[in-house]
Amino acid sequence: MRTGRKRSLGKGRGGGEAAFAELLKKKGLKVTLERQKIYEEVASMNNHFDADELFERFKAKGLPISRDTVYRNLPLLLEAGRVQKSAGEGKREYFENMEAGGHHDHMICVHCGTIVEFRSEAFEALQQKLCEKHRCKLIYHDHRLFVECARCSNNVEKGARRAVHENHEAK
Amino acid sequence: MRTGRKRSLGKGRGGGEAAFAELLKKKGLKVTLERQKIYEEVASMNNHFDADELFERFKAKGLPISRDTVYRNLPLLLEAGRVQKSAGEGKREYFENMEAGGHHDHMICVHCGTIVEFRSEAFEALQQKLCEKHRCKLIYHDHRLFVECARCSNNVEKGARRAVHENHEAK
DNA sequence: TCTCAATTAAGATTTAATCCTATTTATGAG
DNA sequence: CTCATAAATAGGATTAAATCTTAATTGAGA
Repeated sequence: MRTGRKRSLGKGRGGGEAAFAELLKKKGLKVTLERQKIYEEVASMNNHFDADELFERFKAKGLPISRDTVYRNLPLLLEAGRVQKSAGEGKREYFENMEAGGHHDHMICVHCGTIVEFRSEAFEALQQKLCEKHRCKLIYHDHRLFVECARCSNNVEKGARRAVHENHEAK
Repeated sequence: MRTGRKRSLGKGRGGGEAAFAELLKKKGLKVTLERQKIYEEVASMNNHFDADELFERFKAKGLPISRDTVYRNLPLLLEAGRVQKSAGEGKREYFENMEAGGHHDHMICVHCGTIVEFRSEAFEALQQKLCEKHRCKLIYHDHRLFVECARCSNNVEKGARRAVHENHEAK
């Protein structure tokens, strides 16, 4: 790398940076400039994204961060609680910034593919409790409710024939 | 097909068969012998499985059911509540028979890949409530807690270095 | 200062899942 | 029972996500 930017991980005021720096330290991993950039880019994301999108962003910015590096490091961000897995359209793994809009889960209509985000403290609390009971530490979770939304429910009742899971085919 | 086996869907005493038959009818889909066989095979499964495994089973039995057919029809079983998505080792989609051992969800250790099944009425009830609130009908869900299990937690504390998400690479 | 973890480029590989074409089968409505 | 057509088949091609390979370079951190 050629930029002379100073290191910032571990000095940040937000909890996120510290958590990531701690994780790297605990694992004996190096704080590379690439990891910092990935961290920063993710922190600036407001929408769902996938690994490839992230890679493309760096490319667009002229930052020489390879696809491999993005793929290699995203799991670290998951583990640090910096991102969560998320619902998306294709078969890719989707992620989202935990700090933008806070944590939430998803309801997906199996017919039309509509995605509704929801947030439930009750679920969060239950999960924590369950993990404690099993003496595990919750890192992140993936919770998706596949539903038939009210609109589609109507259509099906009316006898409308539609392709099976047409959303699965949609790009 | 050459077997002259009589149709059985829709006449079964269990709730599962009826639900599947109803779904097919509602969608205007035919009750084919292949769909029956897939239904039956899934009903006999006690462990997690993926689409390809199911296909291999038919091949082993000498039933000429193609991979495509399995892939095409599994979503119907999901929709009918006959199977649920499940946690597995690779990146495949895993399923499991809802009636064998009842419904459950999973905790997966991000380090060693250990999978622990759990069952929680509280989660089930909350999900139902949430769906009602959104006027949706819950078809199935996918709920996975990614954790650091007690054993791995110890190892990490002790400073042991391990590959990042080594389970992701394991076959 | 120096070692080695981590990165890069660029292309190859793997593998899940889906699609294609032409043909055959058999469901379910009439 | 007849028949149109939905759904299946084989089996090979394709797509696309994710990972790996190799050889060379870089730079974090002791």
